[in-house]
Amino acid sequence: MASRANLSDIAKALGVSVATVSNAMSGKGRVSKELGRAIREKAKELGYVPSLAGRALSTGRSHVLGLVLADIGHPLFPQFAQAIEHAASEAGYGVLIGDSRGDIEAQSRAINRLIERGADGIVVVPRHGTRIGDIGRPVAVIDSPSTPGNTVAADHRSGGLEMGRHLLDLGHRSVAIIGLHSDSNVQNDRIAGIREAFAGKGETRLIWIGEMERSHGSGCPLGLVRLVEEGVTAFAAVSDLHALRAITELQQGGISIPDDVSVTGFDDLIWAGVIAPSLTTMRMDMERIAEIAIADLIFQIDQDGARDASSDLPALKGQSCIPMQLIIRQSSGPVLGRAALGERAPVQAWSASSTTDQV
Amino acid sequence: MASRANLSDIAKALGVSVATVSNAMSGKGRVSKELGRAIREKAKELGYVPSLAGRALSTGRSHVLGLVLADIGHPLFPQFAQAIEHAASEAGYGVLIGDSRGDIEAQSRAINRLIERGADGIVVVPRHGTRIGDIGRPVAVIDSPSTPGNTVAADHRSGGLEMGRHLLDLGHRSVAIIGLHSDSNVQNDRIAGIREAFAGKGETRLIWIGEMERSHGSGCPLGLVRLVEEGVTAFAAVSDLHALRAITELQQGGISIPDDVSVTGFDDLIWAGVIAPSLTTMRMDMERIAEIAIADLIFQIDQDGARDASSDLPALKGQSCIPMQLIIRQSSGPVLGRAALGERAPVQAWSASSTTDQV
DNA sequence: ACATGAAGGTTAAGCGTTTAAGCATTATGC
DNA sequence: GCATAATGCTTAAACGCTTAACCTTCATGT
Repeated sequence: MASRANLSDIAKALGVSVATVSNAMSGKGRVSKELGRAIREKAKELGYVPSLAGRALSTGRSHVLGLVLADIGHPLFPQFAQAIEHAASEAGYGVLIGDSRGDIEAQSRAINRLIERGADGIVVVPRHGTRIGDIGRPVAVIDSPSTPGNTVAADHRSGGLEMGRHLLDLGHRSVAIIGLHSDSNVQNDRIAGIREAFAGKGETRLIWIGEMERSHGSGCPLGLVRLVEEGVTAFAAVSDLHALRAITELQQGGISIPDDVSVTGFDDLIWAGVIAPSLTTMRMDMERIAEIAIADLIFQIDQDGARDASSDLPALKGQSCIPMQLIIRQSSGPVLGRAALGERAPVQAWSASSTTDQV
Repeated sequence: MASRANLSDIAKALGVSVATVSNAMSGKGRVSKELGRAIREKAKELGYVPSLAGRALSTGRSHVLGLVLADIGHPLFPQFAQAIEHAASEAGYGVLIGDSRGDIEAQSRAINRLIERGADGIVVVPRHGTRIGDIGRPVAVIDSPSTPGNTVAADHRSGGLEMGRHLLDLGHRSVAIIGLHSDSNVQNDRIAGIREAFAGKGETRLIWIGEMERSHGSGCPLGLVRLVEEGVTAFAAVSDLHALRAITELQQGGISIPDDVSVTGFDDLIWAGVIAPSLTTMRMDMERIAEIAIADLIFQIDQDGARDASSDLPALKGQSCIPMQLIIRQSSGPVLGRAALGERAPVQAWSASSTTDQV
């Protein structure tokens, strides 16, 4: 198993110097057209693959980015990882993952480990209520526009607003918002948006699952059926995870969705399109978010090197608030009058939705 | 922003040679106790962090592993990633992710990219029906014991067997098994296990969601209510994803779980414990699987280096079939007689389950 | 005809680490 | 008391790449 070919193998084979080969491959120095072509040809022939280690040592750039998520176990992680990996890969970077399950301290440890591993920059989706301090290397934070130091994020507030309007348009005037923790900026933004939509036009109440579980244990019933009896006609969860919980609890309680009540979520998790009823939700544009985060990071990295040359380049922080997309499925519907309730409509016929994902 | 301290900084500060410092840090060469201590002390004082790039260049080992999942978007990915990252991290390795969404060819591309990036070895959770060829570097395959070339996996068949017995014990004699594709070894193993349990003792029928969707579109109803009318008392899905789909479809059809029918899944996805009814499922021991995969990989890597020295070391492939764990929750219950069905039992009271995860 | 400059290379140093080989110095065995 | 070995450290090369600096050669303008 002969080890991989390197620059000097090519140089030797062609009787030129290593530097010339390097120049030819990078297109930086001055190399004649023909020689350049010959070198590249020989490189391909020998199956040359540059050694990242050598390059890293020489340039001080590893071309690896770190990805740290507050909770790698969260169902949204795949979407993040996929989008980030894709964007980074396009830019010639690899993605090292760091797990920060556990407390905030674990998060810093994870970040440090990645830096020690030589990551040129870090993408952080921080744990609720965390602020990322200066870590001596470029960072891109993806959390919420209202988080200080945030780099790029979905426009959760507008998303909430649009979701609220959607429910309003369907005739709902009394909705219960379901959240988990009040220390999450993302959730607070979404909630604020929903409330803004209903301001002066309807009534909202708030359920924090975290609080209920603290007193009644994890996985406890949320008492949604009672809320329906009290007149709530829609449940707007700030995550599909909670929407799912709501849907099953309501269904188990004999309440029909969307005939009796509507339920909406956020994030368009993978199963949102295939449950019954399929879930109306609000989706982030992960591709775009990832793209911007990576672009910003790379910009910072490149600038770091040329710090002396042209300082004060305009920061890339332009469009950092990405619109969300409302995906209307079956779980949200118009408020039916009393009469209609008495004589319930047949189960909504299924029809292939164009927005449904393959699972 | 003084760059990080390196070996020669420490050497200079103490008036010794770089080699000695290196030896002291690695504990390999011959260094006196006192000098060793002094060096380590100085290293800590200067905040020395070894340069992985330098080490990689010198040793030819990057201490980075690649992780390639067939579908990085699958909800099981977080569990995998978390476990692998943890095990790798313990062993001093970083984890580079590779996305192979798309076809089989994309999978090889992803693997190649990781190798070009210098990964010392790759962990692959392959796409259904794929066989990983020789990639010139250590690989650990996590798929199913019945996949050729598999390194380590959960004992899906026994898991299926146990799940089948669980349903049998509850009195079920007619179950419908729900799968996605027939080209997945994992699914086939699980199905085989379930069937084995019912062999001669009950009747099973099989539903392939993939086939139904091919003709009726993604997210189509599975017609489960009709099956209930035909006498099916339990649905055993080979993934929580499909179990969820079944639960919601049945609930929407006015069928009560587990009073009318039982539903079980596989994988214990994050929401399995918090839906209503919470889901009975079968869990893989990801920690152990990851541990073994990583250990095997590192063993291969180390052996690669010392190939001449002591060849024919016994391969590590010992216990490569990890037992699964049945997690009984609310969605599975005894078959109720006709009498009981007429006068339905009250909704099962909720009680904190010890196996329920925090979400 | 001569300074000037561009083009097309080469040389050599350096990135931070590991590791084989070398060289004193001190302990050990007989 | 002498060969031998162990100890403690240094020297130097190597890993593969990049890049500044230098050296020819040849075309150009004046």
